[in-house]
Amino acid sequence: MTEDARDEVDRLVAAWRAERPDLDVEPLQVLSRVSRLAKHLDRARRAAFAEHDLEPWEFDVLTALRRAGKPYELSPGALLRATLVTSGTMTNRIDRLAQAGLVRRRPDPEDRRGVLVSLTDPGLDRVDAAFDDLLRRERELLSGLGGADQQALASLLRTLLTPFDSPL
Amino acid sequence: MTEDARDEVDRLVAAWRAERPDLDVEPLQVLSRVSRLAKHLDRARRAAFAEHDLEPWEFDVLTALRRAGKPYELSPGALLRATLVTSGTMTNRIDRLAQAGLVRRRPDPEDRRGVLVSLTDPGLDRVDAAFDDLLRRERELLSGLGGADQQALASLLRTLLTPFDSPL
DNA sequence: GATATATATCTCGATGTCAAGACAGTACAC
DNA sequence: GTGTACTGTCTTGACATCGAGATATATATC
Repeated sequence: MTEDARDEVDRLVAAWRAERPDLDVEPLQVLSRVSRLAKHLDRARRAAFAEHDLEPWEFDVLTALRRAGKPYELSPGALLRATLVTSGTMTNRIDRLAQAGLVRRRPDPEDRRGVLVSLTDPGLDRVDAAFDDLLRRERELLSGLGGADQQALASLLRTLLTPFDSPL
Repeated sequence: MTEDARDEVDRLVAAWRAERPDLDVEPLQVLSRVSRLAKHLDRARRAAFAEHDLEPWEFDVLTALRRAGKPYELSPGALLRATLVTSGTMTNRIDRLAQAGLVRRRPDPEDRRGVLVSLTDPGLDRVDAAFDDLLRRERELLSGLGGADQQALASLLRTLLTPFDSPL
């Protein structure tokens, strides 16, 4: 009976054990924490980007272009695969980013169905500054763990993620 | 140089190192994986609930009531704290759940501003069945890790979450 | 006991997302 | 080269969420 309740999930699990003693709720110890942490992380991201007048969705698209390297150009299809959103969403995002002057659209010279989206100079500056800020905050978030623990955590999470990433 | 790229995040980190060698992007090893895993988990949840004709948001509210124990009744305020949504969202959710016959609303006899929301019998049955299914799928998701690894992972995640849960 | 502040819930408008489908262009087989 | 299936992008309509504000009630202060 290790029911110290050191975080919300400990309380959650204790409540389930009291109400449904027939069930094995151990999986929640990991997965509920993953969900909750992701929610808190979203808020931290939002706060970091707000300093640079960027929405999280804007940052997601701009970083995908930034990581691509010069000339910072990808197709909408590549962008939606990188960001895991649907095509309708991506069209909408590119429209608004173009209107904000952060990206540019041009026809793909090799495929007349296609379009290429590239970062403008202001887009590049904004995304670099926001990424700096994000990393600073993420480091803060992780400050409770030593380097070895962080590596252990990363490794365990990778094991869970691998089945999703490889068999595609 | 451990750049094996065993999952998407390894590739992501490698791309950043190539483009921004000046930055320490280690935090992404943990936090990008948390975000991505949460996204996959959302899909698994959606699939589990669909079998029982429930949306994820419906499940969230119903389980909060279920965990409260008999008489499975909470105020909208307690529900929104349990589910981390805003009050406008919770009003909307309760409206729809009540219309579906899964919960009931009644005035709080002790506070005339207040309302109490309780599970109906069909609501109780549905949430119990869906929770069973969810746990089955979560166990599957975690099957790549042994019991000791799961505990280690849970413990590391708890360390990261504690600052969010306690000082509120 | 009057006033100010806080709490509980709901209303409403704006927004970002998804899913399905439309449309143009490409690739491959025969 | 013609037909068929596939790919890439955009359009549209429905929907859940948020955030700000409205209303009613409760609590604290003086």
